[in-house]
Amino acid sequence: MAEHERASAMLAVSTVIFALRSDELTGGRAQVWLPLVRRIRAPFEGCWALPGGPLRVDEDLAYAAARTLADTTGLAPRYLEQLYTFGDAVRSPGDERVVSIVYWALVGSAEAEAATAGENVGWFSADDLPELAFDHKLIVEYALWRLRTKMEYSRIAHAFLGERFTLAQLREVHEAVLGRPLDPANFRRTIESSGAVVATGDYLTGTRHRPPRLYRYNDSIDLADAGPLPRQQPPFGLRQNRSTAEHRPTPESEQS
Amino acid sequence: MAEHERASAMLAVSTVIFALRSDELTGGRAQVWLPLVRRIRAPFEGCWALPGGPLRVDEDLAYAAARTLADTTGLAPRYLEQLYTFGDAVRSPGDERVVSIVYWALVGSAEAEAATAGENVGWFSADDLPELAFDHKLIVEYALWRLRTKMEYSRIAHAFLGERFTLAQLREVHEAVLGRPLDPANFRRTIESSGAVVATGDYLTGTRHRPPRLYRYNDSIDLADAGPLPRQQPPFGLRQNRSTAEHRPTPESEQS
DNA sequence: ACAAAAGTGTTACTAATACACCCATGC
DNA sequence: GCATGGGTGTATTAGTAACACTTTTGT
Repeated sequence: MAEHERASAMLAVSTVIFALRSDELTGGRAQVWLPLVRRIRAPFEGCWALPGGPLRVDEDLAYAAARTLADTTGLAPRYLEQLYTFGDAVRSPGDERVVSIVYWALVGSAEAEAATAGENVGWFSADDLPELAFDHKLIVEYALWRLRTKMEYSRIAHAFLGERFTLAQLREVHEAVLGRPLDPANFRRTIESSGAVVATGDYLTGTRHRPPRLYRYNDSIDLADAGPLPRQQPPFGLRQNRSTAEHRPTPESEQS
Repeated sequence: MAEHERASAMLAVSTVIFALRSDELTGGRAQVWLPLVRRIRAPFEGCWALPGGPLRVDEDLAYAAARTLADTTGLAPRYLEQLYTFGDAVRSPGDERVVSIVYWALVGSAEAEAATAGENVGWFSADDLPELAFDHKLIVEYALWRLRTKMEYSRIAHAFLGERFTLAQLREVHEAVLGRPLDPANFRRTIESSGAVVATGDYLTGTRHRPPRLYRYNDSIDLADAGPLPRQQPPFGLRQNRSTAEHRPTPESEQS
């Protein structure tokens, strides 16, 4: 519209990155974790904050979010969706005005556990966050709400898993995100009747009980309904996953 | 973060404004209508487009959306919510990059029908839109999807109505938005059991049938859940409604 | 009395839940 | 055999949809 009108605010893109961890720390139970970066400049110097940075010219918003994610974790997102744009005039006290377009992303558990926790990057449990800079605490809570809400009516859980998985693993993802146990029998029926997964015919052996079926996702069904918005595939182009292993490197083995 | 880094894109705020109309044109049936403005500059000169404009410094995003709404219709929003931020690098062919933060809003039917349709402003049925500039067609469809989706699990319908209303009027709103008839009996039960409305004890007379109860909304229940985001009241400060009458000025009258 | 919409009652169907119970493997 | 989780069956419940029916006004 205008020829060279001065911009009214700085434009930044931040990303809330979710992964699942089942460390010894978490007592074997899977939990939602997320990476934060330590600020090395004022304001909020030394505080933890969401990964992000200024939007570059000629860079799509989703691409900027994925780049941020890659810089922080060395990973590519399995799922990426815009969350909200925060742009109140007085977000940062006394500082230049910044409008933040925030995305949220899911990364695979296998990759996440092998991911580098580079300099000034720390992983935290979503239930036990440190003090966060700016309004990032609110943003993370909103992202968590969206994750939990969307998990109930959508099919984003598989973003945490490998190509093949058991229903118990899928259920574990749901339980970790929702924070409550689910009935295995009803969960099975719900998932199977939704058509979201198909049995591969193979079984996972090496457990000390009956071998569970291995499933894979039904590609013909969309991950999540974003309404009439064009399906934005996460921009995988910029960096490939470090670990190409699609599922946990455990002593477990597969056979038909 | 940066001292005086050049901004990477222009920042604009647009608003999709919804109102309900039951003209002679629509055959007595209420329909969703929205105002558009005709572009007077290239690109897309002469085309219809969403109301909007550049974000001003020291102006909150929601305030900018409400200001846009007031400039276009002379009204204040009854409901206002952020929709999405469109910022692909190549939205406008050959032009300067523009990142659009889009809001969607509801205005009361009574006010909307009395609203000024100022110069270069036109109202259109949501089901019969003209050619739109940029990617605004997609944006409107997304906003419509959100309106319809949210109507089913939230309580935004009353934004179209006055302070007091009959259940038939409320049902008419739902039917207009969803585009399909609803069973009056079941609708009544659903709404009443949700606790969203309370009977005033008064009845609407002047109809040629049994006088229906007048209800009002239960203020103790939130309009719509916007997640853990702080409830953003629509910024009413900038301009007041023209018509202070809260419901349609028809020959109908109220009495207890 | 009749039309028309308000409002009530009833039934059928579907989806969610709780939980009992059998199955197949490792030890 | 026994423990363990995989997997199946089933009864109960809650919510939704369809529709018959009664009520109260204006004409």
